[in-house]
Amino acid sequence: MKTLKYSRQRESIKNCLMNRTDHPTADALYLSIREEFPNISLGTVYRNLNLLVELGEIMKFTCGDGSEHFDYTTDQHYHFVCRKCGRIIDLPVSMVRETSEFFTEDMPGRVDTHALFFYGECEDCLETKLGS
Amino acid sequence: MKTLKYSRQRESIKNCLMNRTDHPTADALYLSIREEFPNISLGTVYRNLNLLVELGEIMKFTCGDGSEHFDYTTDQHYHFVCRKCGRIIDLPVSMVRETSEFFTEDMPGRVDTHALFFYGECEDCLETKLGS
DNA sequence: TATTATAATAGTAACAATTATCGTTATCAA
DNA sequence: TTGATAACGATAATTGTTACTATTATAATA
Repeated sequence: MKTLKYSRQRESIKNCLMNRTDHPTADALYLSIREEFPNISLGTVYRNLNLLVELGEIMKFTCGDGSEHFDYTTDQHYHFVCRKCGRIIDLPVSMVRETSEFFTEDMPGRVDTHALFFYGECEDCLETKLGS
Repeated sequence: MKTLKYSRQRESIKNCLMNRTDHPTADALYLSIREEFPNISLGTVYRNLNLLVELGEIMKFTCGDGSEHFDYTTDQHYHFVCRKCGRIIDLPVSMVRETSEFFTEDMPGRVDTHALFFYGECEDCLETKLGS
């Protein structure tokens, strides 16, 4: 078995993700962390992010923009994706509880999890349009 | 303006996708079509698939396995994804109607579409496990 | 039917996101 | 402290996808 060893880099990656409300890609996180560790490797960021996902400490998902996004919140929740600015906004966890029973319909198998994405235009983008 | 011109390859791609119940990737489709057009280019498959998406004749989506899947059915519907065999199964369109009103909650913007994926193990995989 | 404009092709190069490799460094238990 | 090995940084390799280019196919027109 392989025992986990501490690393400053992993600690930093975890903290960095925790302090962000957006849902950064590995590359976006890499740019942030380089301020603290100027010569951290992008591979290290990927390696640790995937390790943290395996450990269940963080989550990853794709919303169709061609890259994986990482989320510190592991409680199941849904996402609102703005097609204009690309922002990804967390939706309240309560929505999941309300819907989980709703989908206990006949499924072609055993359902373990589900993911729900709403796509549209966020309030900020809608306001900006009015102002112009 | 650019006017569309007929191409046997596009016709074949469209037909091939129509006759499949799975949700092939560009590469999977490429392998099928090569039986009819042995020297079709993978780029041609991608180009035409994206063109057909723009025309609204087909749809594309990603379910988190790192590649885009294409779907001939453009009516909105949900998908069941088997984490074991990778199969993607269409769920009845009726589910969308049932849920559409349900999700008219307060959202952080205007919602245009939504996508719902169920992840688990399909009936075939569950049965196989019993047999062994 | 021959001509002509241009959409679409095959083949290949380029690209972006991610993973693997490998020699070196850091962690931690004995 | 030493020794085993997890983790690192740097870089190469892989994968999925798009862009480029010379050639071919399509369809409108003369």
